[in-house]
Amino acid sequence: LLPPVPGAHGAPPSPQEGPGRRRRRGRCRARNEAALHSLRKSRRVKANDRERNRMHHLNAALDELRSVLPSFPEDTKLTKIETLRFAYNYIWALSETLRLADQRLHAAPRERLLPGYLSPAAPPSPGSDAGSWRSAGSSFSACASNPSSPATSEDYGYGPTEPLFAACHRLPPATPAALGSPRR
DNA sequence: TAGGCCATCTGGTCCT
DNA sequence: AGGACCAGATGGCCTA
Repeated sequence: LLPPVPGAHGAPPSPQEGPGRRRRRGRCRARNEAALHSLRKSRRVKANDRERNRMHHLNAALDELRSVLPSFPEDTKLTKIETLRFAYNYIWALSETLRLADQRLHAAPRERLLPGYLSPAAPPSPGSDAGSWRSAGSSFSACASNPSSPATSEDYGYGPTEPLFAACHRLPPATPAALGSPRR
């Protein structure tokens, strides 16, 4: 809250003060109120400027996040909420992939390591897939949206060797709580 | 035209 | 005291 400017709301003139004094006091008050108004205004303008800047930084960070997520067709851009949810799911899928790979490595040393497993060719390219991701019920919606009932691996027919982006389907949906609850 | 997304403004609260 | 952060309000733009 803006602090009161001293003298802006002065006490009414005492009975001892003459009419001349009263006029001077009135002019003084008007000047103070004008000063208060311009002070408030300049503070507001500065605060707006900072807020705009802050949001620009936030958006820049969001763009950076978009840039490290699997790419999409040039003309499509994830919304803010989609970006957050997709990032959440993508991280989950990555760690799940690592976990599965680790499991495999320890369970069956050589022969069960599929050729090309985890190679760039293994996971379906998000870019190539992305065209269909926007369509209803597509894998994209499963990743970036917040479905009330998340799809299961069975729904999509992926086995235990599912690649990264397929794994994204099985994800527990990103919830507001998972994305961080408000301070207040 | 309704609904979604976004940028900006604004006032309140918290923190340094 | 001033800056950072936050959420609500508002208006513009776009799309189905």
